[in-house]
Amino acid sequence: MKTGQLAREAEVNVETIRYYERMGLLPVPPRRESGYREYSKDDLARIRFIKRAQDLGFSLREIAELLDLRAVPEADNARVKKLAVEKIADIERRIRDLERMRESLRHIAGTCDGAGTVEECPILRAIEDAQPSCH
Amino acid sequence: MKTGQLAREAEVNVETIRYYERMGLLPVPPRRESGYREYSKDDLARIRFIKRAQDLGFSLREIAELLDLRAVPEADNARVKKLAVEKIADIERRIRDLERMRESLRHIAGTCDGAGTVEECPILRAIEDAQPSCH
DNA sequence: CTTGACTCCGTACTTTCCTACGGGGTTTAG
DNA sequence: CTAAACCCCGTAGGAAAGTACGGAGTCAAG
Repeated sequence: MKTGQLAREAEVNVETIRYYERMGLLPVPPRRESGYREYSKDDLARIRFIKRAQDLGFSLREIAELLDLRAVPEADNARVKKLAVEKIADIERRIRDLERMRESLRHIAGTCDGAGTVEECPILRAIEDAQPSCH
Repeated sequence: MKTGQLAREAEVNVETIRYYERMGLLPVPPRRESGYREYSKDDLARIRFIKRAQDLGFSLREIAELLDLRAVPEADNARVKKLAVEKIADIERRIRDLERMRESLRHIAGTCDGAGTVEECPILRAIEDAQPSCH
């Protein structure tokens, strides 16, 4: 199939396919005489793999490693497991950071009833006076 | 004080100060005869405000609005409250997204003991077969 | 007075993940 | 046969928040 059909089936932009090729995420496809790229079902599956891995929080760089591992059938899958476990830890770190933010913000916003002028706004005062985050 | 000292006290890069000036987050400072920028304590407080607001999850664009509001003492602080409440909602959305990722990933990673080759890796199989996220 | 540290400026680069543009050739439906 | 739709390519833009560079001028200490 040609680029356009692959793009439609994978629900990505045509440019994205070219981009993935440049990034080494998609193999360089054979060309017709016209110069048009000729793709297979495997390429479709590969793009879907990429998209799902992205949904799971993997970056393209990490996905490249997953794809590379997948390409070597006798490779050890402990590496894949490790990547997954590290990604979970990474996500949990980000959740904790966001929760910390949310708590600070809740605390700050809770002191403001939304009445009056900014001159005496408790939210702005709180941001002005807050300690620099020890992060 | 000059740029370098301001940068040290605010614990930011000198380039960051120039960048904030370009972005309109810092007022254009007066210059000495030499052309050097001359900053005041207010500028230091302003950078600290920016940094703390960033720690709370606000983007520079949003911080610009907070600073603009702050500049008009008779402005209504309901707007500030609204920004804070929206930011909390935004953070909670991001937390939920991450939690969804984490659960999927935990589920997937839980089916893999890290033994064997990638040919039969349950994690890779799961990514290959997953439904595209309905998001 | 010299030397090293600082400051100036505009521009370019970084990271991540694409998206868009424009001028050309190709394919396909009618 | 022609018009629409498709594909090619390289390059540029974009969002976010900076960081880096390099040549030139300035300031402060010894």
